[in-house]
Amino acid sequence: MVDEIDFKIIDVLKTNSRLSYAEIGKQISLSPSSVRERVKKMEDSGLIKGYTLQLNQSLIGNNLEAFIMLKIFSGRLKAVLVEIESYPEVKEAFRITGQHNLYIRIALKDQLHLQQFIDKLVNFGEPTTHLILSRIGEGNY
Amino acid sequence: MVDEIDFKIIDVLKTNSRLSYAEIGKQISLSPSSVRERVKKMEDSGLIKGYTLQLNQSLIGNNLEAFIMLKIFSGRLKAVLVEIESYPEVKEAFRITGQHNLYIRIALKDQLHLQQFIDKLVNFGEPTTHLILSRIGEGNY
DNA sequence: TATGAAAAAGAGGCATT
DNA sequence: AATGCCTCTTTTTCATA
Repeated sequence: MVDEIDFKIIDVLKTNSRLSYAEIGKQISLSPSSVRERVKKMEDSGLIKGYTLQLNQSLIGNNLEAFIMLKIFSGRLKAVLVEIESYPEVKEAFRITGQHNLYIRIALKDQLHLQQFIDKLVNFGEPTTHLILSRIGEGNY
Repeated sequence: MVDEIDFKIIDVLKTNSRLSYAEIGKQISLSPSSVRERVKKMEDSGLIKGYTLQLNQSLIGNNLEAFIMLKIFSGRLKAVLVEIESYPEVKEAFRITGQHNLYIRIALKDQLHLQQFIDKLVNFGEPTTHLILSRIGEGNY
């Protein structure tokens, strides 16, 4: 259903999802029409969920990145799930297995902002915080 | 340096980074030329680091998502940083503060694949694994 | 900065192989 | 599936407000 050509297209879109079909085709030696057809198919099948952008958070004043793992208090799961969706600081969140139930990655202005964020979370569970020192590689979405 | 109009453009690109300047302009009532000018400026300044795509991992046979926190053995940091970049399973990796030094998010075929992946990591440190049960929201990149 | 105009490039639809 | 062709839209550049 998905062949190597599709993966080549994905690899190109991974590096820059705004490229034209013509440009993608140039890089993998395929006509723009064919590239388009394959991309549309991957979109329709749901393989490609969407296209997004990567921001440099520090250039908009968010100098602190961190993730928090939350051991949620009994009965507070639904409440915290709703709450988390409304926080603009949250960049990514998962339910997870293990001692903690929730992983939340955040971008924050400074340590005070982090403190305030944690203060909000302690109503829902017991947080363990890890600061992000640096990113490694670019990822393989 | 970055005003509300820029953030409006970012918000639109966040939902779909492949939209044309014309379409973005329509959504925020700005001419295509102006949208383009602002986007280029944000690209040049480094605020917009790039454009990427989101894949449905389960549709390409990766039914298991997890993250591993690694407590790296003394003197093995550099080796593991290089190693990790070469693993196609790795979707995201950070150096972090706390008991563990490294956070690695991965997409895997199945439990056997996870086991094999952990077997590779134990050469470099002590791993703690958390399976991802589900994602919450879409994130605010 | 924002806009409008004009040329060049690309998208989208369709018929052919 | 892939390609070429056609029409329409979008991008890109540039002059102007």
